[in-house]
Amino acid sequence: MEGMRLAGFSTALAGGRKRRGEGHTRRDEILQAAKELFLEAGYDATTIRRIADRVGVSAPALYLYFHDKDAIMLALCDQTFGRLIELIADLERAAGDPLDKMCEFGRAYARFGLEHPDEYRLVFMADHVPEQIRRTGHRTATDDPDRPGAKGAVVFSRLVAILAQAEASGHKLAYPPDTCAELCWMGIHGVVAALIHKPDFPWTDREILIKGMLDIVRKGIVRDA
Amino acid sequence: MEGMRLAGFSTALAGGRKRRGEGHTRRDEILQAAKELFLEAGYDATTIRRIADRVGVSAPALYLYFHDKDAIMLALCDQTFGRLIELIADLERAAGDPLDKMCEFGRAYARFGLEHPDEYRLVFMADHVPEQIRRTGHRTATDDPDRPGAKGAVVFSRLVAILAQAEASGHKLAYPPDTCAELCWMGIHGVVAALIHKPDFPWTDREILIKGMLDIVRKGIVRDA
DNA sequence: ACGATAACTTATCAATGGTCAGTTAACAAC
DNA sequence: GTTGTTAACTGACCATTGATAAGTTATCGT
Repeated sequence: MEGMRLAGFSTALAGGRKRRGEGHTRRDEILQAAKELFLEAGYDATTIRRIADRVGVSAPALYLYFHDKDAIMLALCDQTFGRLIELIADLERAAGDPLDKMCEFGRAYARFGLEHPDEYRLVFMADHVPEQIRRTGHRTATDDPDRPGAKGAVVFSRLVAILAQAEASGHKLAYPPDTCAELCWMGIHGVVAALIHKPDFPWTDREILIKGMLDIVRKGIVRDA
Repeated sequence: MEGMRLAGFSTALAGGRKRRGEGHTRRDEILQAAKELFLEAGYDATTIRRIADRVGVSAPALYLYFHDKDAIMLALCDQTFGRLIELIADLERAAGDPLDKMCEFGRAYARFGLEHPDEYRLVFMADHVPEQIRRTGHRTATDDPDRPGAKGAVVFSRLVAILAQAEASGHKLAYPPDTCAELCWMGIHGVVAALIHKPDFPWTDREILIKGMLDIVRKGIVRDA
């Protein structure tokens, strides 16, 4: 009936019903719309209906492509953190002292987190943690780096690798590489989390805090002579 | 005395309408019920209706005593963090090297956070931050330490005081006391937040991480000779 | 032309936080 | 006692949320 589209009007922002086999493009549109809303208005304001409206489709249509709302947000975060992983991969390939690399890692990580506070929040600070993330230990997640929600785990595993490298290259560490990586990550995460959680507090300059934390960690994890 | 009415039933839980001027006891009952539910089932499962049910009162009745759900949770957190403040106050009065006190502080803080993960989450990690907390800078909050949501701020201000004491007592710090306090807090917060956020991850032993972080911070914030 | 089915919609669900217009009961004043 | 005031409380209701059920439409291979 409405197949004629009323004299050429498109029935939706993105051109109406998809052709057979083109469903994945709708999926991408949903992710795009969700991302926009998410960045514009945050998690709470990004409702199923608002996403659907922006895509130009009914709300239940989203459930054809995602199991639930968390799955959408998870896919979004994976997209974002995929970029961080690329960033870090470059960094890892570079030559240089592993402890220097650790600091580079921390700097890149912190800046990335602060540039994507909403996604960072969802993955590393969220109150309402999607089931898939909550149960996913970092280590086990590396089994399948493409599983939704596992990207954060991959990031951490790279840090462990760098610390292992540090020990292998002759640095005397005060703790096992795993523990060093955990302490390093926790430190820099503390900085990022605090800055994101209380953006209006008169913190010391961000760069100073990041550098300060990394200096502290670096000094702290090497064993004294 | 006041409770002795009719057949001597206590006016406490499910005991019917409060007498005039006794509304505050209902308020306490609401907080108690909310706390139980909160610890049993977490934030999301603690709905207005469930709290009301447990108290034995209708849902709108809660709004006689609290402006909204956040206000209930905020009052709960304040209760909990009030105990932490007492703990720290004791510690602060004790004699000893300020940097030792800083470590004591960190240990007490971390243990407390891990013992009250739900409240900690709500105050320091929550995705959905009550307006009152979000706008409350730590420093300004000390103006009125009894304002709802300000207890977390008081805790931090104690740490700043300890670091100031450290500098005053002759320690050469690598950064201003404020910055040192921020780094110390961020470090220990990173540990607590990580352990709470991903409880199933095979982290290094908690005590080792806490001690490790504090050692790192201590070593890191003093200026090298 | 026909049948299978991917793509999509309308109607609806139960639960949520929150508001409103009352109702009931405690108490003081007469 | 009777009455007026008002603190304490309730039932009905609202908009919004994530999610489901069941039906409809359009595309495509045959």
